[in-house]
Amino acid sequence: MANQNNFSENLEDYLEIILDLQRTNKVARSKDIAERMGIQRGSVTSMLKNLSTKGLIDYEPYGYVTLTDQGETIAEEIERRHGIIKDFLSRVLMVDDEKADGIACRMEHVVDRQTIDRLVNFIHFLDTCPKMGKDWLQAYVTFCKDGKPDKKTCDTCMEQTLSSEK
Amino acid sequence: MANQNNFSENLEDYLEIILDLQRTNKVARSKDIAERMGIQRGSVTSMLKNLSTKGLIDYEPYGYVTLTDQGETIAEEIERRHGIIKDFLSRVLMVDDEKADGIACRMEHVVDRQTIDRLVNFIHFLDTCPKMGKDWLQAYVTFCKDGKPDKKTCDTCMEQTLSSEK
DNA sequence: AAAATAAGTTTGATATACCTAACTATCGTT
DNA sequence: AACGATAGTTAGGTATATCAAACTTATTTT
Repeated sequence: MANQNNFSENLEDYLEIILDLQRTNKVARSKDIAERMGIQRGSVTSMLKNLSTKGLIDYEPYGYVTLTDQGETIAEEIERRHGIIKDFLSRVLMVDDEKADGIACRMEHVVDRQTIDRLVNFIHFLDTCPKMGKDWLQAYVTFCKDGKPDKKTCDTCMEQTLSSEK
Repeated sequence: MANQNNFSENLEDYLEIILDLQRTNKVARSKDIAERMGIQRGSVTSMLKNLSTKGLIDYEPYGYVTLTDQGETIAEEIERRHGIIKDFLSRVLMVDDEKADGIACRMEHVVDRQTIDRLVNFIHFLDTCPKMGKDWLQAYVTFCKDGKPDKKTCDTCMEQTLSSEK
């Protein structure tokens, strides 16, 4: 409904990058977009025309590039998804930062609004609900040494926890 | 290391579908692959040649299709990722089954072995660690009525939990 | 302001993954 | 064994997203 998107992952990536460049440099330049996308300058030009035709950016040949309102809305949505997924991957699953960023960069195109909102709630729940214990993360770290369940530590922990519960 | 994959998401989808057809029908037929992929029969033929060239399937024109060992290994890995992601989406984030399946179908190509293993550990932790409380899922359901945090219920729950903790 | 450099564009080509429609092989009936 | 239906293939075409290299415009530097 809100974001009846239907644009390719690729277009979404462009929008996300343009949003970021616009923020840091006021305006997005073709050369920087090419660099961020890891492609040639020539390829950017055609994509800018494409984005412009779709009403997602304002673009004149040899001019600067800025997002239209519609483009900005989409870019911000994608950016939001990116941040949330990256947070989950790095803070909850403890995937290292660079990898988390790379995976988030691809997952952000795959999840919809509802799913991402549920992920937000879930993370919020983990962070705040006292039933989980404030130290759920620590408990999980104990549970998963180096990413693999550390059976010995875990068994001891379970015993302690269970016996202290009466 | 193990799965230095480098095949496109598309190829991975074909392999996954062929694996499933092979299981249910002993052998995969072009027509069924087309149906599952939602594409025309003609498109399947070229892809079968492609997969065959890459050594992922055994294929003779007009013959049946079976996965090679390498193809099977990849297909099984993808299938595993699919199941795990779907489980997380539907059971933890409570995304409805059909949607969870669709998202998993795309996410499965995006995560690597390490990340999926960590997700497995995390889900396992949620399911088994007594520190979380056996009813963490119930707590979460209370927390998120209809996917949105139900502040009132949640506050009550927090009070109770906190006061019963001493 | 002219020359040099940098940025942006154009053109023609490639790869992937599709399509449609015509054609061919195979299978199941009778 | 012949016929019709079903399955599979081929050929030519489309869309997307990329490339390299030649070219044009804009910006610096002197």
